[in-house]
Amino acid sequence: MGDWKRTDYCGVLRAKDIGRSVVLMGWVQSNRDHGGVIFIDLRDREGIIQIVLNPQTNREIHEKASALRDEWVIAVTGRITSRSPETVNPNLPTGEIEVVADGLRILNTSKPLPFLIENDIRVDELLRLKHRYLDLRRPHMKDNIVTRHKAVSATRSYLNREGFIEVETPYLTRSTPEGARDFLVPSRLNPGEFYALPQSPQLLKQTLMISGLDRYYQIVRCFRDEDLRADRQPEFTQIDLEMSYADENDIMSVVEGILKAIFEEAKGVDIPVPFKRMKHEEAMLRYGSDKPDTRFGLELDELTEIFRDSGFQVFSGAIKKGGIVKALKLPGKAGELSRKEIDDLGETAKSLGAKGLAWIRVSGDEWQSPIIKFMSDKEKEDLQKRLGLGDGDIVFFAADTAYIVNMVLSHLRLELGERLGMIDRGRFDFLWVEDFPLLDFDHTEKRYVAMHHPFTSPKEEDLHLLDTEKGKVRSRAYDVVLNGVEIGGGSIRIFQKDIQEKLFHTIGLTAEQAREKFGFLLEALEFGAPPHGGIALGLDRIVMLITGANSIRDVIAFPKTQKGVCPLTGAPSGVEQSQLLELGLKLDVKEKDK
RNA sequence: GGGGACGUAGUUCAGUCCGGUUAGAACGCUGGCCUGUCAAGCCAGAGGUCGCGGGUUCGAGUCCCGUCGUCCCCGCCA
Repeated sequence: MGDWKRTDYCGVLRAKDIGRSVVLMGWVQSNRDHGGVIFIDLRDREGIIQIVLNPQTNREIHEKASALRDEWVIAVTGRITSRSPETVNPNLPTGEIEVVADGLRILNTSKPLPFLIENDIRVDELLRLKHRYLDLRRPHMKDNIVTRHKAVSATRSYLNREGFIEVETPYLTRSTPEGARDFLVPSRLNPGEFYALPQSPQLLKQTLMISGLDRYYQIVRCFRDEDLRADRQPEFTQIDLEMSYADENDIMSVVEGILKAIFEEAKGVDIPVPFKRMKHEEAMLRYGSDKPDTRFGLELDELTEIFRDSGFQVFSGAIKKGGIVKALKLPGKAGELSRKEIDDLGETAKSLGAKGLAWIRVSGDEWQSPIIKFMSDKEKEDLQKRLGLGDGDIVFFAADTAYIVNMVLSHLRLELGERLGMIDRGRFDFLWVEDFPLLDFDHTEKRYVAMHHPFTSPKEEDLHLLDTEKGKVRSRAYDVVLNGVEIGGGSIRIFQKDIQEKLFHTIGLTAEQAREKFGFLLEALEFGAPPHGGIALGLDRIVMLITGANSIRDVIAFPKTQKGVCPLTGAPSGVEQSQLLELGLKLDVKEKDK
């Protein structure tokens, strides 16, 4: 750079700057050499501006410029001038002006790139991740990272304003039972013992309430050693908060305030508050999902009672085994699905665990269906009454356990809503789902487990059911859902020691286990714990939805692949024998697992 | 652990169903020409371990088996 000092970002210069002398630094986005005049598009974080080099103006720098290649780093001095009307580029924010160069320095060169630095490239994601520094030069990716920054910044200002105190909690903490698999960190000073990276700061933020912080928040990394998905990374970021003396409404109103601030700051969109609320039971009934996408209709119909004693064994048999029958009707869409597409949907259903997918297509007055012959006239009549089938409708049926039926039909609903263009992409539909069951029966472990986590308070009016009908106890938990994506979940916590002990007992922890794993919490609850509650919001998912990204990988600077690998750094990797020795570790990895 | 899709020039793909001459295209790259382009244009050129290993065959990018990797989903994710 020598003695040159940058005066401006390329992308922010406008007609008001005409006449100014500037020093710009950035990457060569493109170099158009006409033999005479040369045009360079110079790019930095803020955008692109055109540099003009004329052989008559300055022979020496013109020659230097003709050697430039894409992504070389250069410094340019020159004067901002207006472009003549016919050469204005309306596609560039800086298109009314250009820089007539009078100085050029080459700061660095670049090899030819593995892919173009442009927005809509179609290139293998693995290649993008291997060269993430190049991928992040693409404006969309850079914008995603900036949007994330704005979301974090808006969150901090809002919560600071509301009297929340940001507190850091340890990343090296202890492994606890329940929940996800822990990432473990061996302790050199305590051979044979391990820290665990936190799945969330749950217990410590509750402890901070007992400390009297009253309102805590943290924008914090969390770690879960489970399989990855488009919206799940082994490390992810939560907006974590906890409030003393708060009930559900207090938490919800703070969350609505945060999200309103984030959307205003990061997206320039004013979202209406308060959000709609729906009970868990209703969400499952109408959408087959505890995180329904409410941007479109296509609600499910419950048909169990109609087919309880049906001669159609596929339906009545499933019901006799305790299952249910539900339907998904697509009004007037029969013509948009070919027989092959219908069969393919059946295959999709099977891959999700269904035994099949029944359907009825209405053409005029006629019902076309492979199952219609098994139905009695009464059943057809009831079905018509319930579904109101008309010409051009098509309806899909699933009969199985409630779990399978809801999973299959909710997947199908999203798939078809998407495919048939029923989803308004510009819409942000927020929803609170509340009154979750407290407990869920785990068939593998043959015991009840906490649906949210074991510190979630039961509803007071359901407390008496804890001994008798565990599955019916509702909790004071709530999830916030945006466009069918769970972006946060929280609860009012248990703050009385005896109830907490009872909960541990209910999920099969002995008093001894409870004391060993959670002793510090149980003890703290005995020293004047205030009532409290909180929530954690998934920052990655929120930013994914704001930016319209298809996966949270696109809003994380350095994400991991589905196998948990970072293609840029090569993590995870083997370590030196000496490192293992220091930690008292010996590997026992089967050749096949390597 | 299971289901599905994909893997061929630097990149994105075609070719694979139905085996057969020298594996093509576009973009990118290199060189040349070109004084108002902005996806610059025109001419010429270079560029391939068809993911990897094995098998079938006179012959494999194409068929079979295995394996590795990437993506989506189920399980898992309090």
